[in-house]
Amino acid sequence: MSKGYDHRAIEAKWQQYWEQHATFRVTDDVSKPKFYCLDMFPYPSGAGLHVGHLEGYTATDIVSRYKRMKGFNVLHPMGWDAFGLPAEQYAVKTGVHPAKTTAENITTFKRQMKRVGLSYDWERELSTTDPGYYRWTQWIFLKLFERGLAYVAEVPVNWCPQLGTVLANEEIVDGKSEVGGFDVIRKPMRQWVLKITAYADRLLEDLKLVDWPTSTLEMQKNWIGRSIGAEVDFALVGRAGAIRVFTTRPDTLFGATYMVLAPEHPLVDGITSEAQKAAVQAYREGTARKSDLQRQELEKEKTGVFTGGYAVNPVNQERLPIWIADYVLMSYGTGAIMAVPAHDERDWAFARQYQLPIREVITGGNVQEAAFTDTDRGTVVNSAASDGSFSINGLIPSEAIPKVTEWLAKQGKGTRAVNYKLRDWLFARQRYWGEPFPIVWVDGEARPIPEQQLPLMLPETSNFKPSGTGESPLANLDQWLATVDPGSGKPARRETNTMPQWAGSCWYYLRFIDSKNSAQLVDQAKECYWMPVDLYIGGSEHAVLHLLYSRFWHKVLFDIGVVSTPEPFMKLVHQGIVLGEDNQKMSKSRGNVVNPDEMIDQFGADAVRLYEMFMGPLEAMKPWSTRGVEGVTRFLERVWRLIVDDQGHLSSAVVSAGASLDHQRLLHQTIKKVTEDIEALRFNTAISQMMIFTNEMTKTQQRPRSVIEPFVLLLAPFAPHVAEELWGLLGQPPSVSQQPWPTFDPALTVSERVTIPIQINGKLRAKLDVGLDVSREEVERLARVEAAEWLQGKEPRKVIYVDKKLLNFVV
RNA sequence: GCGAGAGUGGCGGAACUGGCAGACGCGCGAGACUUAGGAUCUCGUGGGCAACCGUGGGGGUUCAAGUCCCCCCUCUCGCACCA
Repeated sequence: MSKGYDHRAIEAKWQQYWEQHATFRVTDDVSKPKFYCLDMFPYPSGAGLHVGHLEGYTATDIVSRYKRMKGFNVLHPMGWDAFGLPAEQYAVKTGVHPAKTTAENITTFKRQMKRVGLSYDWERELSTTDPGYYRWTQWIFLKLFERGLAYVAEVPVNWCPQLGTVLANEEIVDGKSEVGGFDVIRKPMRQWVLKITAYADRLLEDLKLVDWPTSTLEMQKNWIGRSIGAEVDFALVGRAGAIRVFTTRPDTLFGATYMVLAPEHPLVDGITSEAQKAAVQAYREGTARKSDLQRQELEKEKTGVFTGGYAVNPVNQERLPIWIADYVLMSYGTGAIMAVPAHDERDWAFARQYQLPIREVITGGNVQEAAFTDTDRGTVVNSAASDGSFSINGLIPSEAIPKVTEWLAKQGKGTRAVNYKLRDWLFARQRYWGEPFPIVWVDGEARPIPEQQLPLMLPETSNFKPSGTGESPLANLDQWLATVDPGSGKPARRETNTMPQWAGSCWYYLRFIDSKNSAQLVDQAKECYWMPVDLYIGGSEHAVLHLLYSRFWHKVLFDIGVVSTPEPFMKLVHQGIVLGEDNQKMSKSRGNVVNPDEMIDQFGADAVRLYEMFMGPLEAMKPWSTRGVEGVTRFLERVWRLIVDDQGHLSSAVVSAGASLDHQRLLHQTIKKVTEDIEALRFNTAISQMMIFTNEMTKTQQRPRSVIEPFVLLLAPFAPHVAEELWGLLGQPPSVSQQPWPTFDPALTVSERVTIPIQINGKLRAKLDVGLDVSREEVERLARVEAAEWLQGKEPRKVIYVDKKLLNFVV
């Protein structure tokens, strides 16, 4: 047997050609419209590229190649998010420097990407670990510091004893470290924090500007978690001061029957009565000992202790007992709540547990059975001051809320308030393999290193073990640590923390625009031309982390005039996860991991690319099928035989004669379908149309060039190597990648005959094959004949005719 | 629990604004060419002997529902005491 074509030879040949001719190098040619097509750059892990990476990369590659053929100037770059924990952990284990591991892994990734035929402009390649790159990461940090957006705070952090480092909330999954699955406890520490909360509103509002998946938009909205309500002061009984609470339901203020402080709340000591002191103390200690995981495990069973103190409800002067309970979090709102058990599920459960009163103030439910929390129905009751000076009775909640808030403001007892779930971003890591902070410490104060002295190089060492005290391995390097304050000349000590991995990935899309600029982060004119990113494809695991942090930095850069767009990424798509053949997540332990190198060896890069796209919708999770790869391989071989004979020459079936109308229609329908499908990223259906075309043309021995050549152009973005080879065999000069994209004639995309289904009462009974110019009367006449058996001579009650689509008799 | 998305042949999946359900591919079956084929080509392939029945289940709107409305079930992802 013979394979249709030798993918090894052809792919190697054309990859070499593209490299030698710099086919995909891009310049800042402002005469052309631009298209910035970006992949989420990978962390170069030791495992190499997997088939999941390839799905996203192939998609952007197809779009890039298509857009080039459409006449766009396409920026399609690739780089490496190369700082990070795995290389460092490997170094701790083996002593191999992370820089070495990283460089080797990058070599593997790059080799694999080239094998796939991805059309990157490799001259713009960058790595976040390159001092010429992280110089600007440090520069951005200085700008954040200057603007008060980077500060040091004593904050309870997630400390992982096994990793010897602090973790961000996002690096913790189910109370364990995302890397390694180790226990995580809370511990107060001095930390660098970025004030992302200052941008909470803009980060929320500007989501309206982008074309992103709804799930990702929702996740970001929830993460930011804006809620509007009121802050209300409850005066303490028997001493000065007040408890300030945040509530989204000021309409239920008359229903408050007790108050709760977070166990860590600073007022707890002051209000606790002598009699309750021991109980309160015990409870607080118990809470402090619990890790986050334990707090989660103990779920739903509400616990708490009465403090012995009381506060006064400002609307009705009622004395409310003050409790502490760990269901109130110090980290949200004011760390204190007014409890309205009738209209809040948690308060209801707590009140039941401790026999506290439940008072209905909104009708509509049975508050003895369950909390009634609806806000879109019900009427306010039992809500008037005893002296009659103020009442919201009879209102609906949406009217009562502003009325109460207004009244509180007038009394000086409260104010409208907005709260966010979003916390400031814990930005420091106690690790070696990251960007050093451009900061020195003098007399306990942080001083920035002048911009001109950047980059602050990561010092060499062979000891990558964390110090274990909470400081990074950099704390062991005495020579590097001791320095002088560039301002005053006083002795100074360097900051020993490094930045988290997110830092480098926050702004890399800007550097691709001008990757070698040593004077600026990015040239302004170039930035204006290329930004924003038009299409960004990557995994949904970054839906809130990378994609929120990037947007934050981008907005800061916007404010200081470095970038010209409010948002970095206009259209975002997440490729779905590729499962193993057994429909399970790919994993080494399951032994179902598909290695792209093996697939390419066996079937070729074009077949693998094509299969990745043919599997199903880009965003969907779907299983790998090596049989499926064989299927698309057969398709490619059919395409090959369409054009090439057994001797490897242009087939005699390819003729110069004009194409029949049917063949022209087939071609134009295919151009239309493939074009529209690429634009909408529906690659699977684009490929199926090319299969239809191929199946049809295989049947004929007269394959006109005027039909075959445009088809090869359509195939080129998907299977570029074989398309280049076929283009050459057709006698055309290279490169197929630089040909204009075929256009279609709308008149030729419709066929001249159409099949009209005939229905009786909506059931298909017959079909009519008619010309396009057929009249309704004619269709109806023919249909009556066709469907006579079903009509039984009776006159239909009604006849529905949809022009050239369908005819339905209602009898 | 809350938020988002999704349930279609043996399998992956098609079906634009309601208008022939199952395109295309895999698998399977039959045939052709063959010493042979796990190559290639052709044909067939939702279920049922049939009338008919079929897009997770149950209602509804409509001449017509995979598509729209209501109720329910299952799965995936995210959040998880956020006041």
